[in-house]
Amino acid sequence: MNKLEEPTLCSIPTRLGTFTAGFSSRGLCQLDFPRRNRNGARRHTGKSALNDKLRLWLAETEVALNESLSGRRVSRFPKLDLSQGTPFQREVWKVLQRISAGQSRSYGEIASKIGRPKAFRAVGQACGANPVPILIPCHRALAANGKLGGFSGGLDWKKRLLSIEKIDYRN
DNA sequence: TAACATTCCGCGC
DNA sequence: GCGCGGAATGTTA
Repeated sequence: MNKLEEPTLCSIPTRLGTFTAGFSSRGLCQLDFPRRNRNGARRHTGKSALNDKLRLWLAETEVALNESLSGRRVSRFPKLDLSQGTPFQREVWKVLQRISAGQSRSYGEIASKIGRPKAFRAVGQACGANPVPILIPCHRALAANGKLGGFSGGLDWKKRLLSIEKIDYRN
């Protein structure tokens, strides 16, 4: 895999806690859920220290994240940098982005949509590798029987995101 | 090569 | 119907 460009990390406060967004020179490349444990040797950059490009992306990310966390359709996405993903993963993420708020798909349906109906298991892996959760709505991917499947940010977050959008699932 | 955020089928309750 | 166990399966590091 390629050498990583160190992202610029920014805090984004929301009604569900403070998220951390990471920006490369190409766009938003990372979004982290609020952590109980403080910084952890991370550097956080204030708005004033950012160049125009990053300031715009940060503002767009803030708006998009808050829209999504309120169950609304995202009106405008920031530029995303998904260059770290494999071609397969990017295909999966593209399909995920087409699932609108309040809807869900099974891992198998997503696999079929990219022309690899038997790769349903790899789709799960790709969802777990999604660097920009919520904006790329990996929480809208459920198991075929209506159960939750997994979530890299923790199943509690998945349940919370699903209930915000009134998406049904089975325990 | 060994994980996996799966799915499907067959069984027993 | 539900919960198991087991097999098949594609992608990744």
